[in-house]
Amino acid sequence: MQPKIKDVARLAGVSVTTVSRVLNGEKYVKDDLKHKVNLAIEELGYAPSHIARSLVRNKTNLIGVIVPDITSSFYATILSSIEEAASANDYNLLVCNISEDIDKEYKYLNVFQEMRVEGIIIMHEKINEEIRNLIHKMKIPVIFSSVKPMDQQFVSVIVDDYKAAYDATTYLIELGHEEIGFIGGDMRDITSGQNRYSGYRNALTSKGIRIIHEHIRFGDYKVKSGYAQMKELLRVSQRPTAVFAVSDDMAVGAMNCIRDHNLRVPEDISVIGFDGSQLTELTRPTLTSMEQPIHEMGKETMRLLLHQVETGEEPSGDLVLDHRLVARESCIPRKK
Amino acid sequence: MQPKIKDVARLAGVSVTTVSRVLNGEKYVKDDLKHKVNLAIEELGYAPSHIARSLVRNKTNLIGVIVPDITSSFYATILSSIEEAASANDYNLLVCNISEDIDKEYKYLNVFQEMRVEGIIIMHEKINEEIRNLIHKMKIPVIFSSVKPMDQQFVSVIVDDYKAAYDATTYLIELGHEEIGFIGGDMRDITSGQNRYSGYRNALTSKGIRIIHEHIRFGDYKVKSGYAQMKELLRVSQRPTAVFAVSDDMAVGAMNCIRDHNLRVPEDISVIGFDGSQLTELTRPTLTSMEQPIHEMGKETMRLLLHQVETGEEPSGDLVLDHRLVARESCIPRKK
DNA sequence: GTGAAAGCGCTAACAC
DNA sequence: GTGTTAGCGCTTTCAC
Repeated sequence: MQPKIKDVARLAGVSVTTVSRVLNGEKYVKDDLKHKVNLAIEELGYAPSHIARSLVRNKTNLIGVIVPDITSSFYATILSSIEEAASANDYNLLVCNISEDIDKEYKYLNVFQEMRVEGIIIMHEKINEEIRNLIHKMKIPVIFSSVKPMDQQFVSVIVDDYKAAYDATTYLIELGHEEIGFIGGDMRDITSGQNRYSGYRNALTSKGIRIIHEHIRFGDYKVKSGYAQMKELLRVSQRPTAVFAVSDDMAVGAMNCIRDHNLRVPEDISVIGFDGSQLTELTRPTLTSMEQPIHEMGKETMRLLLHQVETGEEPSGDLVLDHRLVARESCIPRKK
Repeated sequence: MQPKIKDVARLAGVSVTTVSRVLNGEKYVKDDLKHKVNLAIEELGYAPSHIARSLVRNKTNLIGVIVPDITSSFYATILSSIEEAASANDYNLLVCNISEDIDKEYKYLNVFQEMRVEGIIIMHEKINEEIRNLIHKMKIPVIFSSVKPMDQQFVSVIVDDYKAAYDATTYLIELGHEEIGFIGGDMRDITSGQNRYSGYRNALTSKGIRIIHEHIRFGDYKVKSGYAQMKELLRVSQRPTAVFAVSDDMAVGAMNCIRDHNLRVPEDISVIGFDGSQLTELTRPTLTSMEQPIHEMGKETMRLLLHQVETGEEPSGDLVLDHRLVARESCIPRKK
């Protein structure tokens, strides 16, 4: 059993109030008493109970985070910068990795409420009716990071996914490509699904390029589905000379598929990804990608959330960060 | 402000005791009262305070986890299986990503103690004197996952790193290689530093192969250092025909370096990694690796920890899991 | 079956 | 400057 404040008080020969005062760095405690108390704390190895403190202060310093897949480099990186910002502000993170399991998310949101977390960060946008209602009912500040769900009331920290996809596609067009394959995300996702798809389409049509239905495929953002969808694209009679995948993971899958079919990236097919994750530098050729400011995204998410937690003011709207195309080796001009 | 048990009691027209009984699924509550209570709970959106419960039950259902680098695929994967096991047993995870910052670890261990976490999982072995003393003083069950620190009192879930490295090296020898480069870890680390190094050396000497000093390099397990160390190995007059890197990340760095110097893997140099992380399947050529049972490792760590938490029995010793060589494309027999 | 009240470990009035 | 005490939201004897 851990020592309590009472034990410290007894050993130091003072009241619990005095101990509490020392603990909380208040003045109005004589130096010699303060010294005695610290000695007692040291001797007992006492650490004040955060539980008891939370109860009386009505403050837990806990933030709940829901990650769709922690083994993905993109989410892991956001999470690490969220953790960094939390720690710097003396908040602690309760982490839930839902791995596509909606029930688990529901369960965890309940846990968050029971734990009285002061804020919640969610990194996916597959929010169903039930979850949406629960979130609203909980009345705990929530910020979405890297995604924007349907509900307009939710605040997000994102890039302009439409524009970013538009720019990525335009880059390929400017390299001379016209048959541009697209490996999209889940069309139930607004940001990563729909918006990126629209960006791709509009970039093509605005340059007067005809959209080829067979060049459009959809995956689940993971390496394997990038591979599988690329396989389909290679089957099309009019093979694309470039491919835009809406996640770096899928882009890597696509590159591997191309290579496994004895074609070369970028000589035969250029590939551009999306996210700017660590993977971009690991592959050979290195992967050209539409970079999201991942680190900043995590940091800003936490900043917005903590501001709301501590002031009660809701953010006035989404925070849209700048995307940036980072050209590497996987895209070259179309061969004449 | 969240509703309290008192509010529920008032609305349902019963005592708080009755509400508590319904909450905890006790019998001895008439059905109609139970119904009334549930209605009130629903109406108020009441969720019992985990804080208050923890205080009275003296049980937090919290596990603290210290990860050296959450953006590494290896740790992220262990973490995700730890999270899975925790969630299945109704425990929640407080996650700390220390990223080489020992002060942060010290701070977090204190937080864990204040939070009254019931158990701690640590995934690195750079435990200094101060941290070691703190851990012992805290009297909270601790299990090390994937590493074994100096202190014999600590319990670990690991593979036999010496044997695994021995086997990896032997595999290369059996493929006909004799000039085998080694990219090791931090020699202050027992398991991933020293043991793997010894395994490498002893495999060579037991086959009567002379150890070439210039073929031995040490990195920090990350991709970049694999790249940097490989660069040095390529400078050596007697260039190795195969390389064993003690992490998949470093192996990938080495492969990239080899390729960037216009040599081929595996035709010019074979590469074997260590960990069996997701990266092994992403690279081209795919990476032969000494696989640790990552998922099982996380699961077993949690099992051991929860057993200790719930019974008070300390594990009788380390749990050593089986390693397994997974041959992929990055290693071939030495050219004659 | 149900309720009153003590107490979990701490903080913060309030008194001295 | 220091101590006494009520109370944070819940569970759990112990009465009824």
